[in-house]
Amino acid sequence: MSRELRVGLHAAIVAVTGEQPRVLTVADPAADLPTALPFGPLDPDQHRTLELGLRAWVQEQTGMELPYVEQLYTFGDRDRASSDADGARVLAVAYLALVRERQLAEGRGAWESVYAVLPWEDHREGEPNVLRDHIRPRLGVWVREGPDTATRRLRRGRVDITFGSDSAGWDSERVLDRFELLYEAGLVAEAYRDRAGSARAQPDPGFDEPLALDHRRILATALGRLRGKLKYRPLVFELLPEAFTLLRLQRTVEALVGVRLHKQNFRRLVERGRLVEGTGRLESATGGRPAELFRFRREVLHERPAPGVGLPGLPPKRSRRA
Amino acid sequence: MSRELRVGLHAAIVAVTGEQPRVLTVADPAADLPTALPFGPLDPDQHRTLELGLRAWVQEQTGMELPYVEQLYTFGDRDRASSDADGARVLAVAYLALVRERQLAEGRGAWESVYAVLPWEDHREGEPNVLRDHIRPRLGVWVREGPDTATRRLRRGRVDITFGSDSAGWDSERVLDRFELLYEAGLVAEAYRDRAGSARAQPDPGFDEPLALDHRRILATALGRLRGKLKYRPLVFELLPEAFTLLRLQRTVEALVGVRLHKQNFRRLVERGRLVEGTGRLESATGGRPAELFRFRREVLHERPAPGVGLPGLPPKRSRRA
DNA sequence: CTATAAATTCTCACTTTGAGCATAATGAGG
DNA sequence: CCTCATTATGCTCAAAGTGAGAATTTATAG
Repeated sequence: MSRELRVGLHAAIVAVTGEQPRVLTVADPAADLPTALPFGPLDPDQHRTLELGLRAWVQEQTGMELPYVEQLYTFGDRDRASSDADGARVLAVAYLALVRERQLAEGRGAWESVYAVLPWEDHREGEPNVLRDHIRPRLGVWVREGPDTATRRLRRGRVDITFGSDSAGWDSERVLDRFELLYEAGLVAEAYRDRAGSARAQPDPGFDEPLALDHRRILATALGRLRGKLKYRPLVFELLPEAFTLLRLQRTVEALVGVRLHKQNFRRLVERGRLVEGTGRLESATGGRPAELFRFRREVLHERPAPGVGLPGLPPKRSRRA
Repeated sequence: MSRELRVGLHAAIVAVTGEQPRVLTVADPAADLPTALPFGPLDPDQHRTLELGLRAWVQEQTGMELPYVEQLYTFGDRDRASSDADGARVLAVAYLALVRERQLAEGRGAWESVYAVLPWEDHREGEPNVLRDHIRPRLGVWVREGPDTATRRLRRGRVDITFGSDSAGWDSERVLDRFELLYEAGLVAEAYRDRAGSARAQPDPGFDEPLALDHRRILATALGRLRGKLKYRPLVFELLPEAFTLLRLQRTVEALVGVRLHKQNFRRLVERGRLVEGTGRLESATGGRPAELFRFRREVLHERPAPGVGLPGLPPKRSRRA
């Protein structure tokens, strides 16, 4: 009587290599698109839990074990890449996984730069060009295109708050909001795919390299969650080797958050939070004075409820003065 | 060939009345248990999005509109109330909804006190008796029952971090961690239900009033998420009338967070954050000097990225001194 | 021996917290 | 009318935390 229902398990597996955040991609096992996140259907008989199902698919497709896994969100909009060719309704349960860079896949899967997929998110060298030259102007057009004054005002407000403006700065955590806004404004390839019926064959937005299915949305969700959680949970250490210099730690955080941080203050926060402890060893420096190697103090997990790294140099978040 | 797969949509609808957080319950439409959260199966044909499906079920079962809805988590453990009597595999997508107290249901549904269901979570009058007299002692037993030293040490650490100890204070956000720990330690009725095969008919833990299915777990997830999000998003105002006194605002936050706050500092935070603005009007006082009525400044949503209420009086979270 | 590159230490002014005292405005009881 | 209990609202102060950046140290490359 009713349409079939299926559930897909999707993994955004993130690592940081060479000061770049990366996500593991595979050749889409189902369709013919080149890049997709690892995923597969939940098997109601075999998979005892959703997470185990996910691990099984990732293992099969990439041979990788996942030390850290966290559920992100369940997507199920019917008109948003959530129904199969054969008409079944398909939900997507999305997960975030963190792995160390050395655990590379050997042939199955590839590390794709996160900022190649979401290029407007990397503000380490200032506002990226795509944002200034393409996205902001087109968002301006979208705002002015609003049918009436109220809509235009609303759109202006949304753009300002999600992409930042003079009054409101860039909020690194609003990754998903930004992607959804770009989707609505039709600045992202997925929008045209989903609107296939009506406005077919729109010009490619240009700054845009989507993944299969709704995987770019999943990646945006993952990056936003990760950026937020870094501030109050010691997640970075899942991405670093046993021993690391403080600069390496900082660069890794910066790569994820997409923003530069104040070096001395970052160090102060990390040390005062007792998140790390020095090993005696030194790193044979890249240039300059050798740096001490530190290790994560796992004990901190048992000492304080919410040990995080903290992001000192971030643009001022709260407006001063009333 | 394979087991049928279904998806349920479940709603933890929260309000605050009389300084008590409440959750909307209905007579379980499926089984015969008296209290359950509103829920129903996703209809792959009718429900265009998951959230719309949820709203449809809530509307049907309680007649209620939901101004604020947010997805919480998707549960799918096979052995955890996630398979039907007829052997189908059933996932549960859980949502949190916030409503104003005046929107009461008229016959369908009832407001159940959140702390009647999770009695160890209310610390407004100090540590609750259930916790001191029943739970802590039994957790101590559970720790000592560990088969080897390593396990015992691990268990001790988990208890300390989730329920607080001398070194680590009470972290109001760890609601789900606490429930899961109680489940594992067998201090909660759900544990016996799920272990039905082996350790049947265990003595009722006593301090314990479960809901249907895994709904207490969903409520724990909801409360934890709500407590966390209050700190950086102005969610409280979804629960308050248009105009309110600052004390009312504070009591509402306290009811949710389960902890008392410092009055003057709370006021300072709220005002400096420009979250509210005074209306000229005064409240005909309950006793004492009349209080000014305030309203939520919705504009703040367009001014700052992360406007929250902040919780001044909370127990010290971070350990000082290295 | 000198210049350069990082790593590490320290300062300093300013904000933000945590706590609590002081003052103001009402209604109730003498 | 005066006093008290009660709640609202203001204000102060010291302790901690933050944002910026100068100063010092220890390597490596000529």
